Amino acid sequence: MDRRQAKTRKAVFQAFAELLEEKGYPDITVQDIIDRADIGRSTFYSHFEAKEDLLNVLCESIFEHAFSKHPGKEDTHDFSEKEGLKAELTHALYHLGEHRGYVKSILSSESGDVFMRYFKNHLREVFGRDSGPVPDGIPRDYAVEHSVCWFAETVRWWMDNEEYSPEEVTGLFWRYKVGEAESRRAHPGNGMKNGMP
Amino acid sequence: MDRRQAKTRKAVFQAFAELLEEKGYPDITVQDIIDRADIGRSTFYSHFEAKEDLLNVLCESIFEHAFSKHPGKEDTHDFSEKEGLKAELTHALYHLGEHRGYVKSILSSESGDVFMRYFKNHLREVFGRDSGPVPDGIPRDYAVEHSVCWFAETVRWWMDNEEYSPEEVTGLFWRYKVGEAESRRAHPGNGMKNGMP
DNA sequence: TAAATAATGAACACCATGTTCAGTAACTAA
DNA sequence: TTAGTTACTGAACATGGTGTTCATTATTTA
Repeated sequence: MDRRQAKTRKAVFQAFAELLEEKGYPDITVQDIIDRADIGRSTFYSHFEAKEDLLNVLCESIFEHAFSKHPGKEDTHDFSEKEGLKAELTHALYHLGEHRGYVKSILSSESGDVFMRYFKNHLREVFGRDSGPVPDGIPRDYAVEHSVCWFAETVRWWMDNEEYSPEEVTGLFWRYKVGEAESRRAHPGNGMKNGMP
Repeated sequence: MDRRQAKTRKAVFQAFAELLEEKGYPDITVQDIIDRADIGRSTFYSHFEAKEDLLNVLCESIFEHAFSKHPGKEDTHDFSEKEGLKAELTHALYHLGEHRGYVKSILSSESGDVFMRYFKNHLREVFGRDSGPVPDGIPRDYAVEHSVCWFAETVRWWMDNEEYSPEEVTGLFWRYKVGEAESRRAHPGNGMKNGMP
């Protein structure tokens, strides 16, 4: 990629992230972005179709990283499949936590919808692979949707509760995961890796 | 209230509902609304601050009705508290089902955020009153948030799955309600009033 | 019937959007 | 080093929705 293009893109994302920490997404104008990034108006439009496009690209890149296959992830088979799933979720939380500054802002307006949509799409892939227990007679995809939505909502909650670590949040979520509530009775002690405070 | 005002408001809401069935909320302009409602531009702005205001008022009125105290609701004490709660939820679903046409549309864009916020606010009041079982050591308000979010998401799902009745949806939701999963084991048969297909 | 209240609609200023284009700067490959 | 390509610039412009103003007309109320 041309060095000039990369420079421009980087400047735009940097400006966008900064602006998100200062005001809500709907209040940010294209003018704000190009002023902050110090680029020409036409340059912005040669890179992005519009402000919404920029948001989409940002969200996609966040989750691409958060759910990236990192070395050794697939090899977590000294643990059970369940532990591998929990590790994957915790890994994602670490990434999201790094961007708390502007993620909080994105979540607190219309743009939250966009963010959550991307988030849930990735989570559906993750939980779709999970072959853990599902209560008697309940469709698996309905159970998956429950895990997806509730994990996403848990993260939304976490963004305003910085005192919890990623491990703690995954542990708390896990206790609400459908199927786990019942199996926990049969195998006590399996529910959480780290106790909640 | 002045008959003229009432007439204008009604025309605006009617036009808004119709337009929502035709296109997404972001694509609807104030011009669309006043053309359809056949009122003057300044008239619209004397009733509503902006398009967003109209959406807020519409959402509030929907849930005011859906969660209204209707006669005999408080007297459901021939059933348990649990049955009263389920009846309240089912009642709300009947109301929401009546407006499926435009509710579906509201939910499928930015405006869904607004709708869900109002919905969850009302649900927090409802589930906050619920004193049912909560798993060992989990904060009650966290459990409440789970019921709130998952019921709201279930409705979102229901909007695209017309084949289920309100009773069936409440029953399905109930099986995922935290606390219920465990108590169901102790008291089998209490989980659902109507079996799912 | 008079006073108060509401609706009208054209006209207006405003502002963000997205496009165009001629000119300049930076890369690339021969 | 040079020629050719690609990217950035920034001013200018057309567009379109927004929200306000105000003199006029219609309706309600007392």
